[in-house]
Amino acid sequence: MAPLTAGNRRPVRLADIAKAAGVSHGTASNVFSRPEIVREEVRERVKAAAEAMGYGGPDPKGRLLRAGKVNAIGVATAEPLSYFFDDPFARVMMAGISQACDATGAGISLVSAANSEQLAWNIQSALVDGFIVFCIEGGSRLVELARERKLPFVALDLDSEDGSVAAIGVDNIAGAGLAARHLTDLGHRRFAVLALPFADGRTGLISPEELRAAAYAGTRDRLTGYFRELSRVGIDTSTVPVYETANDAASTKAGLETIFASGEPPTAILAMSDRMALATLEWLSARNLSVPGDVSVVGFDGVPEGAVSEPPLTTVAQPIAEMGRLAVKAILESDGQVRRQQLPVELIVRGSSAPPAG
Amino acid sequence: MAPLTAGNRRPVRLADIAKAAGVSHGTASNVFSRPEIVREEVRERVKAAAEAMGYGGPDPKGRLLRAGKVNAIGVATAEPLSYFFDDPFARVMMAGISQACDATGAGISLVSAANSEQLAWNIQSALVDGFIVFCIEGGSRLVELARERKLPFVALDLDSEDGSVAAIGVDNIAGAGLAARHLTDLGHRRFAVLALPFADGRTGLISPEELRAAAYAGTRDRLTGYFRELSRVGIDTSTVPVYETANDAASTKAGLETIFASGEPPTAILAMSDRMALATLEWLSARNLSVPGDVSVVGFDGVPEGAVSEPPLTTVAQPIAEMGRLAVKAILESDGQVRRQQLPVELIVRGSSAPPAG
DNA sequence: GTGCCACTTTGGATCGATTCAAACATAGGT
DNA sequence: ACCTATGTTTGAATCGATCCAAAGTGGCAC
Repeated sequence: MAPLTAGNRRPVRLADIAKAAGVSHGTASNVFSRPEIVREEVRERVKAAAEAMGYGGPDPKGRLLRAGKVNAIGVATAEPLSYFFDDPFARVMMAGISQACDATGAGISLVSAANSEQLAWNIQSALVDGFIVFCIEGGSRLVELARERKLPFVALDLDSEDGSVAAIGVDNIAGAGLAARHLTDLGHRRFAVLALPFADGRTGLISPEELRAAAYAGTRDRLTGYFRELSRVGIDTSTVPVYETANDAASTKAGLETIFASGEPPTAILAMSDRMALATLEWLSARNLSVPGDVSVVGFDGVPEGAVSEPPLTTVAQPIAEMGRLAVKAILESDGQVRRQQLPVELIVRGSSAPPAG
Repeated sequence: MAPLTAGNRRPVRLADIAKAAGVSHGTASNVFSRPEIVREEVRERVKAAAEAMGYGGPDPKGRLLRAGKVNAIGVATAEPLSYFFDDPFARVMMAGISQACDATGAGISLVSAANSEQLAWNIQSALVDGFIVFCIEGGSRLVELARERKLPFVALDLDSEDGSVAAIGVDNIAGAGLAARHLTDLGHRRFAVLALPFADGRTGLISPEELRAAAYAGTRDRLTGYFRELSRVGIDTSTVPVYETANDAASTKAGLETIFASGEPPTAILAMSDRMALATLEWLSARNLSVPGDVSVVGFDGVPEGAVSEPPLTTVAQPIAEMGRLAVKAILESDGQVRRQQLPVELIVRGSSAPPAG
């Protein structure tokens, strides 16, 4: 007498409705997916049965299997989920992605995880039609995981030169060159560089040989861009301190302590991200060093916060939202081709850069 | 001779691997889901076959149907998707949701849509274990849609008194009371109220009868809270202008134009959201009215932006992130019970409020 | 040689829908 | 009465996996 008690909560299936209404499951299905081809009387009868039995409409789980398409794209990172809502760069990127998804009616699934084992599982079991992979730290593993799903995917801001993965990025060498050139044109000759990670999990001053061994092509390219311009005006780049941070305020400030502790301080700081540049403004202000009076600072990224900082930040702007939009397009219109797109960057001169005092 | 050509891209299924490796599909399945129970030699053979045939692991679409659980929760709103990344309130809420999801390993699916037909479809077909519904504009329709899915769901900040839906909110009457009491205690007697929508799609000054007919309980409750405190000090609340906005900068500024155009301007403005309050600070500053010198402003919500505005905003803070965390908990631990939780609010006094000049 | 147990493997049933060719009905034309 | 055209309904096949009861395989003790 068990299965008839009130507590029996077996969910109602389409087949149950069909039986109750005395029609085949094929017809019942049509009532929901193509009501116009079902005779009105029957349609009403089926709908009534559904209503009476508390049927919530065809379960997408079932439909999905048949249809194949999820109609959602996954956005993956190795950071915690809150990264998507906290980080300025990510937010602008997500806004671009959102816009493209809205336009096509696709949903967004955020895929991420606290630990890396969970992450692997989450990527393997994500119900999506494709992945957009945010390559910050640990990008290569993420890319590997995404590739194994054999779904269309595109890497954003990929720090690798692996030509076999689709990627959307910017011309880092040219962008960094713009920043450095701007400062040398202003007359600066004493520089320091705040670098993004060259490889996973280390920070500190970097030596030339470590530099050449850099795992992350993006970081290396930006440095190359900087150094190329500095060399043009005769600066010995081996004397320019390059401090590798974890792209957060704490390690940036540690880097600044190091840089300003020794010898003649720089008159200009090249930061490979706006995040570091903004942390630098804070640190300098706390040390009563004026920007751009004592020190000029140039960032990289072009996040909205840079426009309202004190002073506003001179930076190399990436077309972040556009990159997001293109990524969605690449996934949805994927034809199996691997494409690598490189977008232009733009130097935005604001208040954080000026000729050196001396 | 069609199906044998090279272009034939029928995806590889687990069954294909099984056949290729000469084992049953049951065993092939075990190789991926419980490798430890399969003899090593067989396991390797199957894995090799998978590798050779380009099999990307068991398709979650298939697994899903059997398992029933998606391991993702849907967050729905009637706004465009970018709302999640732009709006300060939403972002803090999403940060709370993210945190709770990270802790349990659940994913987040953003459900939304440009037009309302698409929205209905998206909710009906979202692959999620439950919904968190953001009730801003059009909340009731959203709730209805979510309810029809017969999945656990909880409404956040619900503007309705429908006791049959689970909801997490704050004590709007008490919170608004705190704001008004703060200002009356400072000595203010001339007020204006910037209200959230009372019903869908209208803005403008509101009359007492419209007020009573308000569809949105949250808005009504906040106004009730304001008026109760104003009455306590003998203010005739029917003389207090109440301007209904769409909770954006444009309609807020329109409201301020109206309010300041007629008769004696208020010395204090009660805004039902920080968004309106911040827009008000901007508008007043553009009009060369000083805050809190000429006008005091008190917001509602407690978004981070309020702490760094000029001047910093006095406001009634909701435990936004905590609400998000609780919502996730409510979904994941759903036992079919409908629970309504009301969280406490807190008055945060900052620089935008002071005694009136006169 | 037989019995028992542990370890593997098998194959059918199941999850919840959609699809489509074929069967069926009804009405109109000749 | 027969045929055709049109409009509905049926039911088997399919989507891609997991689960599980039952069967198979060895090894070891008696």
